[in-house]
Amino acid sequence: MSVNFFDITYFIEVAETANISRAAEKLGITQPSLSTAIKRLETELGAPLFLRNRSGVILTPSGKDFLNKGRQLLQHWHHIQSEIYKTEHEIRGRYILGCHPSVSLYTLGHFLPELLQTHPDLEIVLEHDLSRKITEQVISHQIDFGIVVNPVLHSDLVVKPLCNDTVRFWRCKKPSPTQMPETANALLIADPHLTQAQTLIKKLRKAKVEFPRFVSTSSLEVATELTSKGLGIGILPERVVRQYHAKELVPVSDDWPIYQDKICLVYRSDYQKTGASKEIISRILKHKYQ
Amino acid sequence: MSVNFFDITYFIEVAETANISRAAEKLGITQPSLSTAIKRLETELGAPLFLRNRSGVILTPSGKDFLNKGRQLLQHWHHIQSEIYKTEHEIRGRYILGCHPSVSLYTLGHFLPELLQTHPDLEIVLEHDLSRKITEQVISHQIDFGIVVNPVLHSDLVVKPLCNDTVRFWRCKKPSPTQMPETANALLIADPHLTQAQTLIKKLRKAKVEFPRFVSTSSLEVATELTSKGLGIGILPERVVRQYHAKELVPVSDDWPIYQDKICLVYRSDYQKTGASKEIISRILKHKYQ
DNA sequence: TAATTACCATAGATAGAATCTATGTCTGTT
DNA sequence: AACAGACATAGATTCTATCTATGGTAATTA
Repeated sequence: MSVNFFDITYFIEVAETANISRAAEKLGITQPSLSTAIKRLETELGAPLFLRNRSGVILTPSGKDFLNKGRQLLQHWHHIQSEIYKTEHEIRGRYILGCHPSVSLYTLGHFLPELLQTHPDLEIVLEHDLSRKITEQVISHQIDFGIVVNPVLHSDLVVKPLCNDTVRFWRCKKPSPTQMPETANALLIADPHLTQAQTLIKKLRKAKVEFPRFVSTSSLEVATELTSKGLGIGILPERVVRQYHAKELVPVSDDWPIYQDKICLVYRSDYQKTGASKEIISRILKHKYQ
Repeated sequence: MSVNFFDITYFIEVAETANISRAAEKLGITQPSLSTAIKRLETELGAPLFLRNRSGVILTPSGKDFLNKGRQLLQHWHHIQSEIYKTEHEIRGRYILGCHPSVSLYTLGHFLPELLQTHPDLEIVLEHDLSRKITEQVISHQIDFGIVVNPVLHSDLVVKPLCNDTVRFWRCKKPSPTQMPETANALLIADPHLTQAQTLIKKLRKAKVEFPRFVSTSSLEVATELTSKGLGIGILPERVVRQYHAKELVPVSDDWPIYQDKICLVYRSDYQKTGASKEIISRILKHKYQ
C-alpha cells in the first residue's frame, strides 16, 4: 500500500472540486474508489486531508499544505520523466572517454571542440591511462568509449580503426659535440609499460643489440623531449615525434625493427545507444586523423 | 500500473548492488518480482535503466541519470511526509484570523505578538470585516478563527466569550463655543451597517427622539474622532472610545438606550485540531482583555 | 566437452489491492 | 415525512504484484 502518483493526482482533483463524487466522475472512477484512495493517502501521511461534510469536503490545514507540496512533487516527477526522455533521445548527458595521454594529443583536437560546441548539454569526462587499462575499463563498463592503441580482441568489444602509427627507434638529427648518441653503446629511453617498447627491445636482443643503460618514463612526451636533447635513443611513436620534434629527430636505421600501431575507437557491443552515444561515435569516426 | 515510491527505492537498491538477485534478497522480495518492478519503471520512463549481464546489471546512461534524480525525488517525498507531520503536530502553518477592525485594536495586541514570537513558523493572516461577515466566513470554512461581536448561534459554531463592551450614545465633554452638540436636534454619527446602531436608533425612535441629520461612516475610529471634535452625537462602543478619546467623550445620558456587546472567539465545531490551532485557541482564551 | 554455477527472463499460480456495485448513514431541503 | 445529495461501508470482482518453478545464457570448472 504505497503511495503512487495517481493517488496524488486524485487528491489534487478532489481538492479542486471539493466534492469526492464529482471528482470521481471527472477522473473516471467511482466515488468509493476515490474515497479509499484519499483515505490511503491520509493514512500514509498520518494526517487528515479533508473534513467530510454534507455538502462535500473541505481541506484541513494539512490538506492545504499538501495541496501545494503534492503539486510540486507531481511536477518534479513529470520533470524527471521528461529529463530522462531527453537523456535517452537527445544529445546530452555525461560520457566518459578514455584515451592514452599521448594519443589524446593528436586525436581529441579533431572532434572534441566541435562536438562540445554543437551540443552544450553534453559533458565529456576524459580519463587518461595506458591503452590496455582503458580497454579493460571499457569492457568492464567503467568507461563508455576508448580511443586506444592496438586493442585486444574481445567478443563484447566493437573496434573501429581510426588511423595508424609506427613505433620505432629515434635519435636526434644533429648530435651536439658533447652528447653523442652512438648507436652502439647508447642509452635507451622508453616507457617500459608499453607492449610496443617491450616487443621492440626483444627483437633487438635477438639481433644481438643490447643497451647498457635504460631511462624509463611513463610519458612519451618526456621521452621524446629527452631524445631530442641528445640523451640517447628513444622508442617513440611517429605521431608523437611529429607533434613537436619532427625536425630534430630521425629514425635510427631502416634495418631496426618497427612496430605498427593501430589507433582505434572501442566501445562495448551491448552499449546502450542513446542519442548522445550515437553522436559521439559518429563524430569520432567521421575524421581521418591524417 | 503507476509508479510508486517503492519502485524507486527498489531501483536505487538494484543500482547500488548491480545485481537483481542480491538486491531482491536485501529488499525481502524475490528476484522475479524485482525484475518486473524494474521493467515497470523502464516502461514508465520510456528508457532502459540497466544493461542485463551474465554477472549482474549495469546502469545505462539514462539509468545513471535517473539514479540521481530518483534519489532526489525520494528525498522530496520523505521531506513532504515530515513537513505534513509537522503541520499536523507542531505549531506552524498559515491560519486566517478574521476580526472587525475596531475590535482588532483592543484584542490582537494581547496575544498576537507573543504568539508569533513564540512560534516563528506560525503565520497569521488577518482579515477585517463586519462581525457578521466574519462569522459567515468562519461557518463556510473561508476563515479559520473569528474574533467577533455578538455572533449568531449556529450548530457548527463554537462560541467562546472573551469580554464585554457597551455601545451607547456619546458626546464630547467640553463642547467648544462654535460646535454645540445639543441633544435635541443634534447630528448623529454612526456606522449604519452595525446591528447595534440600527437597534439603538429604533429604540430611540420609539421614545420619539429623532435626528434630523446623519453622518455615516464604516469606521468606528472615524466616528469617534468626529464625535470628539464636537460634530455631533456618536453611537460608539465604549472600548473604542477608551482607546484614544476616553477623556474627551461622555455618555449622552443614562436614560438613553444602550446595547451590550459580547466579544467572542468563534470557530467551527468540526475544525481540524492541529497543534497550531489548539495553541491559537488557548492563547486567545488565556487573556482577560480587562 | 560436459557439468556446474550465477545471472536474469518468462510462465503460471496465488494472494493481496484496488475498484466496482449496492447499500447505509447523515443532514438539509422540499 | 419524503427526498436529495453527500460520504462511508460491505461484499464481490477484477487487477496486478508477487511468488514458485523453470528456461536460457555465458562463464567457470571438472
